[in-house]
Amino acid sequence: MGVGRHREFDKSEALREAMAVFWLHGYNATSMTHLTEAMGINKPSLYAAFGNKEKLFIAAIERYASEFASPQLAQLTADGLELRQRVRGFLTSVARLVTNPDLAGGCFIAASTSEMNGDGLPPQAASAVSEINAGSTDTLVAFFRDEQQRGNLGEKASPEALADYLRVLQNGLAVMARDKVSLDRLERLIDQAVLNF
Amino acid sequence: MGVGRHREFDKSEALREAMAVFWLHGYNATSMTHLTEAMGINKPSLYAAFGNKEKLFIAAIERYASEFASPQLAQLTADGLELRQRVRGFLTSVARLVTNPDLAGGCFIAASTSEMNGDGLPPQAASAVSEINAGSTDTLVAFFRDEQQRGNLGEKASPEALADYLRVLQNGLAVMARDKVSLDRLERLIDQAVLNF
DNA sequence: TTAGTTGTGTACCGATCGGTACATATTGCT
DNA sequence: AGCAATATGTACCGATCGGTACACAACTAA
Repeated sequence: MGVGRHREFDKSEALREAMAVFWLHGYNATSMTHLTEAMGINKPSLYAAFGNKEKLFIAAIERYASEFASPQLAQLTADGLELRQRVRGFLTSVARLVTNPDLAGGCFIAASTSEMNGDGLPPQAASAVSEINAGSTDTLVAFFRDEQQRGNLGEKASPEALADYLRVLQNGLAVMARDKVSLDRLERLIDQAVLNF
Repeated sequence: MGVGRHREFDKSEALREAMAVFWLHGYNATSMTHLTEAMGINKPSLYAAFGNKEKLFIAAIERYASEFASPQLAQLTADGLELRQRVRGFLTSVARLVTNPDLAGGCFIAASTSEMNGDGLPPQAASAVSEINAGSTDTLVAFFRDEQQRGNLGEKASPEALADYLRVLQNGLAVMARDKVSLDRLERLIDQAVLNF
């Protein structure tokens, strides 16, 4: 504990609430009043703890990435499954996430990427989103390279193209979820998408 | 020509400019000042001609659908090509649209669908977006049913699942374009996606 | 020529935006 | 006890939001 009065709210829980609001409404449609009400704190406390709207957004989306997005990748390396089944597991867990009625709906990162045009996002926020996207793609490229080396993928297959293929499906699923397409339909679509593997 | 002073601007060209602004920035990040400046008119003229922000948005996205989205479907019925090549042509023309540097970037409909969460879009605007999406899916379902009847598709194939599969790719391509993924990469990804047909 | 109708431009409305000044309350350190 | 440091709550800042009142200009019909 440092010197001075102690913070009366839990910074991590407040950030979780902010993440949910940004996830649901996006950057521009989220007001500081929305945020302070959801977080249960006043504006000066918010600014003291998180800087400003843009910095709070960046903290929120990075938290989302580590808490919701990254864990999906674990499905790709599940033991004792064929590559196709592991890819299906990955995409299915994405579909479950974006349609989960207990969460905000869709994918926070995909929605922010859609908002990232013109001056839709302030510069540092846009950079943060781009870096997260690039990191996801890099991880998938490395995964497919590894699978290829293990002989689970033809010599002629392109890890880069396969990574982009999974990314396009991931982003597309997020958009479909915003249009209230059911999990069942997403799963049938995934069955189609996975025939390539 | 009716009674009274004549309109000094071209309503159709003004709508085209409004479409470009909404396409680039989305609904919430677009202000009436943005719009009036791009359209070259004053606010009372805008409100007299288009009603309000929401109605202008609806007119803009319906114009987009008829001018940019619907024509893509023509690729699916091109003469003398195998089904796979026609699907590739459809997806490639989507990729060209969403990466066209002379246009706003991404897909207006996909971006609006992403924004369509919580109160991200006012109710009538959200309904308009949903109807456009449903219409696109219906058209694709009808197309695949027809192809199946012609024997270009296995008996066990599901037109509904295939339609959703194309829709997820279409939406995903739009999001990737907002992240500045190059047309070349999108085309390689499409080569992967099209192996199912 | 005149009356009625419609578009244009200015100037403004209340509400909300992101962000902050300031007084007060609570803490650790001396 | 008293000082320095940090947090909280209220009340406010200028700017911008979507939308409109009003005076005036331009047009058709009679």
